[in-house]
Amino acid sequence: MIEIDDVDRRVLRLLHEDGRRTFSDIAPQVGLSVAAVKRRVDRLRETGVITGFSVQVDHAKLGWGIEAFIELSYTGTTRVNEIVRTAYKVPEVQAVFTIAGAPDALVHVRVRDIQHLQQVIDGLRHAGQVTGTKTLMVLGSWNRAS
Amino acid sequence: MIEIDDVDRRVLRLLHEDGRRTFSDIAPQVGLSVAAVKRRVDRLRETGVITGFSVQVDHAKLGWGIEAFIELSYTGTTRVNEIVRTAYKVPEVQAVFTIAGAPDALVHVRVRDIQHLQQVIDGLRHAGQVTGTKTLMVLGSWNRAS
DNA sequence: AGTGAAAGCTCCAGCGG
DNA sequence: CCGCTGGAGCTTTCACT
Repeated sequence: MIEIDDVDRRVLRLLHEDGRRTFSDIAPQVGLSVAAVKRRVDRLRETGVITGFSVQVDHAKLGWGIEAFIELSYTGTTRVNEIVRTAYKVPEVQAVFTIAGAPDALVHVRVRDIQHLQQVIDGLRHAGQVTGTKTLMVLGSWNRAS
Repeated sequence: MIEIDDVDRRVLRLLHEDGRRTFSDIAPQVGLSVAAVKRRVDRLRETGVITGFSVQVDHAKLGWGIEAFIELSYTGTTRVNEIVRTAYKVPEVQAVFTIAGAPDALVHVRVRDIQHLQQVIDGLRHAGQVTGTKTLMVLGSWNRAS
């Protein structure tokens, strides 16, 4: 576990709000020089605390309006690796979470419409040793990231 | 729904890989000038396709090693607004998804340890008109964003 | 750890096609 | 819609505390 101080936390919070904030914007807000802020961000990247920067996209605006979580159950002999590999190769799958207990995995998918969702579910069922699925259709979402 | 072209898609993909890429880095890769790339990104922000930029943090490295999804069921009269409001004020909650059918909501939480998870679950149960919870402990996760 | 300054790069607004 | 251009602003590195 990596220890960070309050200044690091403030830098992370500012970059969380806007990942493109400039060092010269951050510096006065944390009471350091521009160079010091850059060194801290560089160090946070080196130690793996910061894994990257990304753009946040509103997929609904692009016509991918349906979001769902699918719980997947597999046969007892299926390996975790196999679960992730098969689920992940379905392109509509945004994220895969392996779970302790039942179900065995939870996958987050984004699709254009209900028919498309049906196809994705079918795809998942046939991809691996899936014994059952349960789909949770998302009506609305709230994320601290945005 | 907003229509975007292939160049926009390439710009979005590049920014998805690295949200701090400079326009001058992107420009040659999409065959446009720096100014043209900037105008496209500005437009994508104005139209709401790009909702923001953010840093990606490895919370496990900071000691928040446990991730879980908690399914929440509420009394029949509970409003969606109320569900989101009560769940969201628990600070360990990263995201809230309201769901069609059962359960009523799925919340994504991040905690330091099992004891902390227990506290968060208790907090959620007492926050609103919760009639039941089911916790899915995350063993591993794979996300297309990173 | 921190600062400050210089060189080079990036951004951005205006203009014209 | 695009590209070009110049001034402003940002990043990066270096020497030094």
